[in-house]
Amino acid sequence: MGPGPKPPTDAEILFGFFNEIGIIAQLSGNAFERAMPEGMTLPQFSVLNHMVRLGDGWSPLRIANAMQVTKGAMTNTLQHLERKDLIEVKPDEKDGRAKRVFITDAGRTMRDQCIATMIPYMNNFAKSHPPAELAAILPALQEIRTWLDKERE
Amino acid sequence: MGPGPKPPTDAEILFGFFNEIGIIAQLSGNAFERAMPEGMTLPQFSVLNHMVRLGDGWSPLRIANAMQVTKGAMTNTLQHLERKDLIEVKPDEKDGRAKRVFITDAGRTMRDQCIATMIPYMNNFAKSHPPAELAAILPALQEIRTWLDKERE
DNA sequence: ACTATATAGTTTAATGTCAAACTAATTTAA
DNA sequence: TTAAATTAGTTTGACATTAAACTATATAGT
Repeated sequence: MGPGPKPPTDAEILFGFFNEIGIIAQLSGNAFERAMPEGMTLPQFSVLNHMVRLGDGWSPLRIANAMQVTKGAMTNTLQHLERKDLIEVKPDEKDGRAKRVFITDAGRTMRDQCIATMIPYMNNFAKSHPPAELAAILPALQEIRTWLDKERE
Repeated sequence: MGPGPKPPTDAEILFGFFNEIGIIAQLSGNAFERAMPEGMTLPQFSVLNHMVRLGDGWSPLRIANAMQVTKGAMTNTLQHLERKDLIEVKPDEKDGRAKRVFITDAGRTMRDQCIATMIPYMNNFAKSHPPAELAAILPALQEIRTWLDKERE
């Protein structure tokens, strides 16, 4: 037997890794959006979900930082949510530059609905990918995300 | 000591996992694009890289499938590359509906340049994240990607 | 041969992202 | 106190993505 194919270089492994991550993000995000109520997107859901889990009244900038997107991107997402009356944006009493974002009852309902439609999808996925398996690689992913965030300056 | 915080549900683990993936994809893609030559994007680089590694002359649809994006998205990316003379798109002799995509010399040069600018970034990353560590979780990611792709119908 | 269906590619209309320019308000410093 | 620097948010201009409608060509079935 001759020599096998040459092993991938470190750079190839790295690029392959991030490429795989990118494709999974795209496919999974798309799958979630197809499952969710008409017109809802993942960024919009994420903002609603964030407010339910960690409380509302945050400024747009603080939400943007929490989600690791630019403030311009957050302006866009919040405008969509506000047009649908899923959130309310009020001026900050203490700081004339800032605003505060609140979730409405309709927003809470929509968030619950999104989760409800995701559950079957997740259960289906979990049948072949037990959560414990994901939990095992989650710390490594979190470490990488933290590194990338820190490196972003 | 009282009971600690309640453990995350399976659904929370799953959602946290895909959320982490999404953020890493965004941050890493952005980091690569900032490192690359002005105007080059990750999708554009990916197409060039694909042609260098696996050969050119493919149809747009076949490239789209390989990259797991829609044909409409591929039309867009190819148009950008063609405008910059990094690829050439010719009609397929055998099939009047189809086209064939070829990389130009300028395209090859650009691809090499992109890789060159990425190397320092990757080396920096590899200092704290040895490729062996990534290689260890890569199979799990590939399995997930395959599942998502299959599930997409 | 004709018709119906399938395939390849483009276009359109939403949505999302970033970077950079811009406005308005607050802080800091001189 | 006034001028300079910072901060919060919006806007703009590229680029990307999807789904769905559309055109043109090819293939299958009758």
